Amino acid sequence: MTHGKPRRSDATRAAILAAARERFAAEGYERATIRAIAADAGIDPTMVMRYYGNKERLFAAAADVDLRLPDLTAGPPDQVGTRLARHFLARWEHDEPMAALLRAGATNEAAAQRMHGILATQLVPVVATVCPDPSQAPTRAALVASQVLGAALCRYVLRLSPFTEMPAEDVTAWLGPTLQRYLTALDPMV
Amino acid sequence: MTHGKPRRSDATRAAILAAARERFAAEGYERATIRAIAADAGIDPTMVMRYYGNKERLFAAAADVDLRLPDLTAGPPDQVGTRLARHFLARWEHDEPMAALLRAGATNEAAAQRMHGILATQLVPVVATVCPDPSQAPTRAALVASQVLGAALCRYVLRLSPFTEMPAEDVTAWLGPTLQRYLTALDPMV
DNA sequence: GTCTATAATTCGATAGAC
DNA sequence: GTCTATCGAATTATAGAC
Repeated sequence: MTHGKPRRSDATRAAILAAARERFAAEGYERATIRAIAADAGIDPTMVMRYYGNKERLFAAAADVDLRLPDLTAGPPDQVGTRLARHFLARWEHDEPMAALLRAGATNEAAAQRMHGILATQLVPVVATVCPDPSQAPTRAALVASQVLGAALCRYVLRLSPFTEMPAEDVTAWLGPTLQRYLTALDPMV
Repeated sequence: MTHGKPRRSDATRAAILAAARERFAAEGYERATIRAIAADAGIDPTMVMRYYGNKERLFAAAADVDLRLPDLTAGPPDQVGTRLARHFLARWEHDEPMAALLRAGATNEAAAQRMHGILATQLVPVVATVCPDPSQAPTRAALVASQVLGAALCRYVLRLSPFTEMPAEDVTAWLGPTLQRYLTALDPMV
């Protein structure tokens, strides 16, 4: 990517994208208006349309998430759950795209489909490297996603009282064994 | 409640409420319009305003959720997690208010506050009856909520592929031990 | 109680001057 | 590339006739 010579308007595009991420993360898809995003970026609303065509494509660009999952095979096999939990917590503590996707995915079908794609292309392959039977990777990845997304929902979106105040290390300590079970348990009942 | 003599318009109120639950559950707070709700209920949009004043109060009435949590102290103490998981699955398989609250809570602040209240008044007291130290009930309830809400999000809202197709019994089998740990484990690392 | 008509906003998107 | 002006549609909410 980053094709050819850098255009003079790349800075404006980046400013729009940054503002879009914040608005989508804070208000969801429908309530985040192009006018407000443009105001945050300090430009004219027309520019947003000129660069991204319409609101849907702007969201698609803003919600282009890279989970940056680590290589789980490098390290103690009995700690993959904790390492995965720590990674997600650290990744979200100061990163808006995922919150934007989560908040928007609740009401926007396109956002939900995008989440589906991210899990399939990024999480499932990594899960397949550590679970006993690779054919179970989709199911195990879905279980991992349910706990990880649920934690993100409570901590960053709903901001449920006890969950938001918990230190990140405590959350990691609680979620780690859960993910470990979802990833590697031979049987649900363990 | 059900104060005094039953009014003649109670049927209309109930029809509005049922339609509102479906729309809020399917489309979230912003996209669910009073016009569409009225059309579903087979009445005039003005009637919705007349009965509920405004959109916010209509949502408040539609999202008045009763978790109907069972008495966890009646039964084997080592199966409280599985029983709680089974209860939530069965409760949501054909009940819209919770999905409405979940979908709307992602973008509507009032809905998020309402969820906070439901957990504090309904889930925390039940958790307190089975966890080792009742003072930890809020934290343990939050952990339970994170997994339960995450599962509901994946299964009913985002409809993530492997999770939606899983039989309810399988989901219960996987979530049960997780909830058991959140409810009763003396230490996170178990 | 019920409905028509409409007020008052707000939004996404477009046309066109400079 | 940037901005002004505006269109057309949709929304919540209200006023008032019957």
